[in-house]
Amino acid sequence: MSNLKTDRRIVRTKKVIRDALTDLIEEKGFEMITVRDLTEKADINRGTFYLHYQDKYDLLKKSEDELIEGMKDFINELNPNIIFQTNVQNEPLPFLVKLFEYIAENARYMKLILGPNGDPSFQDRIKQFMRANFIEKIMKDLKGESLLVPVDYLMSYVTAAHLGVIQQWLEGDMQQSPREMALILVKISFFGPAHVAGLKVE
Amino acid sequence: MSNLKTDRRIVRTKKVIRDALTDLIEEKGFEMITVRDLTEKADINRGTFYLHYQDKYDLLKKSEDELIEGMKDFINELNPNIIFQTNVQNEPLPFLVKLFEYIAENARYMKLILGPNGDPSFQDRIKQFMRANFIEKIMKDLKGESLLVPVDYLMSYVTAAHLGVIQQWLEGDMQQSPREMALILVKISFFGPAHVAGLKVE
DNA sequence: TCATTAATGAACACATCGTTGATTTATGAT
DNA sequence: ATCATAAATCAACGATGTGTTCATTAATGA
Repeated sequence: MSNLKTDRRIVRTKKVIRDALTDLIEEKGFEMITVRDLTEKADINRGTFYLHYQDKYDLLKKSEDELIEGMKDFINELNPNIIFQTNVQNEPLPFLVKLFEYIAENARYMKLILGPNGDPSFQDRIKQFMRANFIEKIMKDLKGESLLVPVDYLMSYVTAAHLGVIQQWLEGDMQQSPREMALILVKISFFGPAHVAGLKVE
Repeated sequence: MSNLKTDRRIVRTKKVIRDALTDLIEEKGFEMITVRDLTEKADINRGTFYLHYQDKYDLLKKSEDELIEGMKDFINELNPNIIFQTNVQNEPLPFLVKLFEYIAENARYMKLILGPNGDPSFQDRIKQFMRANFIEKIMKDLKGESLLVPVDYLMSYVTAAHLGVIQQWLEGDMQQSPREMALILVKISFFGPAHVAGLKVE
């Protein structure tokens, strides 16, 4: 045994703990979960849990870290030249399509953690991720002068709006395809909520 | 003693518990708070806590309920004829100004509960409130045909965006006035994020 | 096959919980 | 000012969860 983590027992133990975590969040919400609950559901010794995690918060943090890492990975797989094009009005941005696809792959956990009983700090991380890898790059050429509102508020507006739509999508159990969803977001952001609603005829 | 709650002791006890709650959320976050912490900080007997609340979650719920009630109250004080006008482009909507003012009045608690360590279910209630009392009334005349995207997603987009800007405002310790903030939101929602950013010249 | 390491089982001291019953204190009505 | 009532206190309870320990068993990979 030795170089680079590969003991099957460790992999298995971590997996059953993660699975138990998802089940239990669904059953009673993260706050009400005890380490006892986790190890009973996972059918492992309670001491074994502490071999891998400090406490339940450490477990949550690490599972969230993995989700964020997974998002960073798919960023690198995209062609950096065509990801951020603002003039493709009727074509959803590849970044957004990939984001929805990734969320769909982890739908059960994402729905819980981004839902009303989820973790607001994770929502924050998602917004930061969109800001750093998406919004800021689209607006990279912008100087302050052309902005009608402070840039921080514009960024907060757009990132929160995107997350809100993602949450709504998960809440409704993903009736639309990732592609459709990306298109919806592009439409609203490009034309504006009022215009999309038919309130602004100009 | 008798009809309708007025015993000074009860009022005082509830107040010191609420104050202790705010302090402790700031210190260690809601999850790490114990009933012991609360009663020690409030300098009351632990049994007294259970005379008024079932547990710490009941306490949180009830303090959130009061904030929501306060929001419903200010709705009724507004002139229903001038609250929702979509053609007042450079004039912030009275509803939004009042909302920012109300949040400012409860800034310390709001910042905590709407922040990264806050309560996502309360964020949900705020969004529902905006949706029921603001967004839906503005869009009341709309029929499905003029919409470019599903109405649920448009609503989620706008309410989440508004909340996101509120969070950003609290995070930065409210440098702008309620009036300025309302104007920022109206501008982005009316002209659209892309136009406000200077990306769409048309 | 076998040294290594993960997982188990049992026990520990400690903390918090929610409740109880007896007692003291503050309150509002008369 | 008096006094019945209700709120708050105090001390104790059994129960449950925590995080850690140590000796033992079982699985793993070389």
